[in-house]
Amino acid sequence: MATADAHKQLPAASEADDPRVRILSAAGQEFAEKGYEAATVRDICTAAGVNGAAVNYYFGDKQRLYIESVKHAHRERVRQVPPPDWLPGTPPETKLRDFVGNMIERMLGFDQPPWQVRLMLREILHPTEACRELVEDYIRPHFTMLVAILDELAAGSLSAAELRRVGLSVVGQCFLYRAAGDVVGMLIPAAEIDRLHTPEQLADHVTAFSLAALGRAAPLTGHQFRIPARRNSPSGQA
Amino acid sequence: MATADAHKQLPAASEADDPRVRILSAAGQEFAEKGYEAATVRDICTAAGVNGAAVNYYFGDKQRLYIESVKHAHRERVRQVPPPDWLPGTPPETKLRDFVGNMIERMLGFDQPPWQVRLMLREILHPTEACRELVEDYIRPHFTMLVAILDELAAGSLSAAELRRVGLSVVGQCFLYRAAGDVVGMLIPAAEIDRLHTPEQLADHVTAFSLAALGRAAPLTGHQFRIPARRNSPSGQA
DNA sequence: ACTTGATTCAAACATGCGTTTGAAACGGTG
DNA sequence: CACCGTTTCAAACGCATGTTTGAATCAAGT
Repeated sequence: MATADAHKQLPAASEADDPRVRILSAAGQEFAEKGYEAATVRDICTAAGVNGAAVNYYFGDKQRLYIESVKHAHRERVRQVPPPDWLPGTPPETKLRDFVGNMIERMLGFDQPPWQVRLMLREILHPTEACRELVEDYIRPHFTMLVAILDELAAGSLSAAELRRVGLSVVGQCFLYRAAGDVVGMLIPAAEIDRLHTPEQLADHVTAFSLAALGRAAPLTGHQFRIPARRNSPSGQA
Repeated sequence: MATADAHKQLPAASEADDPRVRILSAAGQEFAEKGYEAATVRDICTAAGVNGAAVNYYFGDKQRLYIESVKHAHRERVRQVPPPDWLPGTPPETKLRDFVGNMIERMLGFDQPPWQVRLMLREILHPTEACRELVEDYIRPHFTMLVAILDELAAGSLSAAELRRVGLSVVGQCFLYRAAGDVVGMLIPAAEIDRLHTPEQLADHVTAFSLAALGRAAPLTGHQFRIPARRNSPSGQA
């Protein structure tokens, strides 16, 4: 039996009530919220409004359903939030601000359902088979774009390795809010979160912090760093 | 039956071969590696060398065992890696470098078994009942210490809220390597990881980046930022 | 030696899981 | 309508899990 492989390539009927995508969507939400083991095929099927045997009919088993649902969420996400694009001549400072804003909006954006990002986050933290594909198709292009912006900002004064390291510093600042958002919420007073931790405020802060570190904006303190005297004054030797 | 509650407070026999702590240790490793659902009571018990009924005898059920194992790992970690302590008069730049180094060492340190941190990481990413306690006892003290150092560095020019935000920027840079280490390993060439992503190199980078952003060290590029002209000439006049 | 309570053990239990099955319903095509 | 491949369905299977049980073993106390 099992005449189940005919669908794989079909563009799908009306694309909306296709049981395949209904299952994929429901599976993504369940996996994102509960994790792979805790999410049950039964719950996914009832949420999708299909019979319990449908997932085996369409996907073979739970594991393949999981992988497909990760890819599905990832495709949807790319479609929903395209990376920014700039006119030639745009100053790199603007590009960095846009890029960071776009990344934070994609990570924390409240307007779109968060389960897709949560699902991808699970892959990032505890990689499975679907992870490498996710990195190559989704993460690496963004990261290369960021490194290019930083290269513009550094004007050739940083090596490729250093640029990547700086890139990770930028990403890390944003990533913390997504991955450890609950803990951040415990550390920071609630009123302060509402006021200062909106996507825009966060993007401004991360951009300002990073630009200052690169010497392309004023330091956050306002006080400029003074190059210490060569082994003379008591203030600076590390 | 169930005379199981007498132990809770006892300082435990020889502290080493006490079945309670053997179970706690084995449970911590299993939970850290496989997650709550995927880890089985049977595996934990065989790993601990006790009978399968022991966990119910000592802890009641799986969930309470999990909570206790998180607390246990957290206590052990605090005992193993004490936060740094400085003589009065230590410059805040040194303090920041020590703090960051300590944090990275605690997160990535290869000398000590990593499963305790992995377990705490799971709590941070997907908080359960044990999380609040973890934050209050373990994370908040460290964060307050960091904010105090940053306050010294800023010399009063940043508000408490801004200091916290900067603190999150510092933590985020380190956190990325722990939480998304596998993805970082896919983005960065392996040779570069060996050379530049050691705990020391990372601590140096994060410290330099953050100090520069605060104006307490030279920008990474070497080029100092020039305060832009007030809507006048295209190249700055201070 | 006997008792008592705490601990260990092998075996079983109940449940929920992923998966399979075989038949029923559907939708075109001759 | 009869045919046939595709899809849906209710029910069941086999299995691994968390948990319970009741007897066996141990360690003192008297």
